[in-house]
Amino acid sequence: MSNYPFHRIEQYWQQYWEESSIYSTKNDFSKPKYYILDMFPYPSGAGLHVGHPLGYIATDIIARYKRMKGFNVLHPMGFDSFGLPTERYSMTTGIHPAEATKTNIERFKEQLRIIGLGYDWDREIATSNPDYYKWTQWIFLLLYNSWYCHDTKKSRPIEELPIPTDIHYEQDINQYIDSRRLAFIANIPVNWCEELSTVLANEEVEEWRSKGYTVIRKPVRQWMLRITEYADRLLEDLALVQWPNSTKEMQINWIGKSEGAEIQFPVLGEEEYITVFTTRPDTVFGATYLVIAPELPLVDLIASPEQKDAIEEYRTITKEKNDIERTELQKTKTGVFTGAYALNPLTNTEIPIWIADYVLPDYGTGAIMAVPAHDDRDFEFATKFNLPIIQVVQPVDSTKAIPSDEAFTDYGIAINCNHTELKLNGLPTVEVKKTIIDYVEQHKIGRAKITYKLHDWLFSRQRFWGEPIPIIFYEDGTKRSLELDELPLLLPEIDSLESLRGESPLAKVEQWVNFTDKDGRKGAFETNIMPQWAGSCWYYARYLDPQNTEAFCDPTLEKYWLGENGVDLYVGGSEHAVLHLLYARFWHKVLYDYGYVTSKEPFSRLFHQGMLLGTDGKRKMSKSVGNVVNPDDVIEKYGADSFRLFEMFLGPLEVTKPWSDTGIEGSFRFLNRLWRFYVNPETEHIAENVVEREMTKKELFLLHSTIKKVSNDIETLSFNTAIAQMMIFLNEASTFETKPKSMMLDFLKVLAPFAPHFAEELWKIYGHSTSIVIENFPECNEEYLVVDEVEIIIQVNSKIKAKLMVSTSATSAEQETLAKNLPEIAALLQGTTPKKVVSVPQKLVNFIL
RNA sequence: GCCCAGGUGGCGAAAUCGGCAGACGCACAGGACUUAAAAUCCUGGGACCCUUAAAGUCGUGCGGGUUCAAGUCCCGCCCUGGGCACCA
Repeated sequence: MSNYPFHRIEQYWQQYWEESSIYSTKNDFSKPKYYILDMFPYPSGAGLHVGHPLGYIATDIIARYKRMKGFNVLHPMGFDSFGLPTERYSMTTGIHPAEATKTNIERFKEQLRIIGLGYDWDREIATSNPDYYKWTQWIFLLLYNSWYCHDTKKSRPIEELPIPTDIHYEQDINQYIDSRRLAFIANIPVNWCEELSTVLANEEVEEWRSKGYTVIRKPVRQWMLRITEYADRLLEDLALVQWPNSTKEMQINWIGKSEGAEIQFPVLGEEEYITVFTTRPDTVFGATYLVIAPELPLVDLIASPEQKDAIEEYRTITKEKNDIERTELQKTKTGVFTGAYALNPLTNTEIPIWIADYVLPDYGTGAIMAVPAHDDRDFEFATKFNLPIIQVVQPVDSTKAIPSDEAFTDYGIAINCNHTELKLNGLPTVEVKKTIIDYVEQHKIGRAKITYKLHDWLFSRQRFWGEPIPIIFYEDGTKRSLELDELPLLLPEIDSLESLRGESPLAKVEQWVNFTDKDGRKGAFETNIMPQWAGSCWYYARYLDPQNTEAFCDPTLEKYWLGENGVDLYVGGSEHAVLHLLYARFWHKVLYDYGYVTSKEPFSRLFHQGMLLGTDGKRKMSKSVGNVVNPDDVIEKYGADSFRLFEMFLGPLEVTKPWSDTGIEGSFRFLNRLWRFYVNPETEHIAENVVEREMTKKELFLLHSTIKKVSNDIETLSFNTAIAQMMIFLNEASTFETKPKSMMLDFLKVLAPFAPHFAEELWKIYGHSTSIVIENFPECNEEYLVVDEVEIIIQVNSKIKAKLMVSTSATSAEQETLAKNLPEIAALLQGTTPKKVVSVPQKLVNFIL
């Protein structure tokens, strides 16, 4: 028996859809909207493997379903087309990145096309397109020209920034303004490779080191974005979104809000103070030494002459460690004494000041008070260097011994906290904390303080293939941002990237960098570019209005398509759980502050599809492992509809699962069986046993329970069970002698979102001249699901002994009587009276003997 | 080390509220059709015991507990995957 002609069918309908523009989304405000979005891909040269379309097929099914349910559906696709891999490819091949990008996008689009995904390609965007990055630059300038107002808790135009009265000179004013902008310049250490004279990404460091190059941490002038101003809002507004809990938690941890206090420790013999941050101000009585990050300039001020050499040596070693090594090598603590002492302001005792790389310069104040008795790291350090350990907290349960070989880090009861004014001993940790914060605030030696792990976003890259930063620096040292009518600031036309190797490729294109302004002043453009995250931070808004040359997006369209909810469903990998999703939320909130967007959050519901493993079920599908399965080959062999069904049938969308080359046979068989169920394969006409008649009760039950199950499962993205139900439908309906046409048509609509080409073809064979895409999805009628009899189980001592059909109206007493009278049960109950009988209506009867 | 997710047949998996564990599919076995094979259709299947069947016993990572009843709830552990990692 031959297979159904999927090649012919799929080709025909893909062409039909394109020619009829059936997936083109209209701005029809009379309908409720549904905005469903995929994380757009980076168009790499490798093309797609079968793991990539997993999420796209899922959103395609939902988009088709929602459209059939009467929604105006927006389901667009585009490309995140700036990025390092293309730049590297261009360096080695000499092919211009724009050229390579164009080729890759075409290949991607073709691969997506043959899967039968109903994207509205009229709305396609690419982040490397000047019409697009004009607006990425515009949003950057919005940030640059904004400050964060703590009174109104939002960003405001920089012109509205109040200048402190004690600042008079223009230069100082400008400096002050720059210090408050949301986009600002700072010197930040990066992984610097001298031989390559370039900055390396963290993951590149290992690669070049192993080739014998040296990589050090070196401060470089960088653009930063002040995302930390939004830390609290980013944290609080997570309550507004329907996201996987794990993702929310990762963001919470990333933001890392911790409440504590800053306390000042005066340095003996100097006019200096060391300010430390601690989450446990209650343990200050146990602080027996201080530790400062070796990088801090403060170290030079306080170090005693005889310790200077040792300190310098230690600093050199620290500098050569990158972040990874600094953490990996921490099996044993290292550090050097500075020779200086500080005064513990509560105990009035002298304590030594050390430097150690376990204290990080960019977290808190870069200095800590070490409390070895109650902190694991301090304990380890104190043990190694023989520093005193003083217990100041004991467990609430005083019978528990205080271990001597480790720190007690839990909350408890204060001990050994002897102070002339404060009575602390015996108080619980929470109260001690409060008392000490009050005390240090009163004496102006400290304050309550909230610290975040989140730091400002390093926003510049010393590369070529990205958005230029639209800022001009004049020869006199002033600068200005470009005006909207000067955007986009285009990348220069270049022949070859090869010659631009090194720090900031753009700096080498002199005719581009040097610039004479309208007023004749000479200046130079910023030569750093934006990171790949920039373009993906706001692309969901551009799809609403991709051709707009006046604004990033029309406000009326924004109100309709984004509105209160933002994107209704966002589907993509969990590898973007923190960075992309946090950065995009940040930009959205800035746009919100200016009223450019209506919702506080960009993505109201988020779903992560799982990874696809190779057929061995162990390793991730990837080119380097060599276990890649190409969708083109699968589609060639089985057709796009079988491919779509199988991808969704593999298992729950969110879990990691292996691909199976044989499993797809099952989906293919299902469609072939359906084909023969609907048509006579010889004539390709409606099957002879399909008749015009009313559905029987049994048929109505089967059809409507299928409609219900599939609808519910699509809403929760449980496609595997939806497909299982459709298979059950076919298995049962195949046993019917004749099949009512109305049932056949309704089931076809249920199938259509999953296997659209297949459904279209049968819809046509069944006499329709319009597309099934625009039909209404069948509604489940609960009346047909009402049954009057149900099978219950009869147990004796909780073991199943019999089954029984009872009326759905049977009471527990009635079904108990019926059960007792069953011959096999009566036999077991003979001569005894059950101690207890559990009878749950429509479930079971259990006799306990 | 910390956080998150998960552990169910040979395999992918299913199982609203605690109520028949293993739906649906793959692979496998037997049968029908065929000269034969493929395709298709029908049948079977957790394990143990047993010639077979019935009956019985065991069975959702491991050990306890709650309950008439536990994959599902509680306590303790083991393992796998993902993420973060000296954050004071």
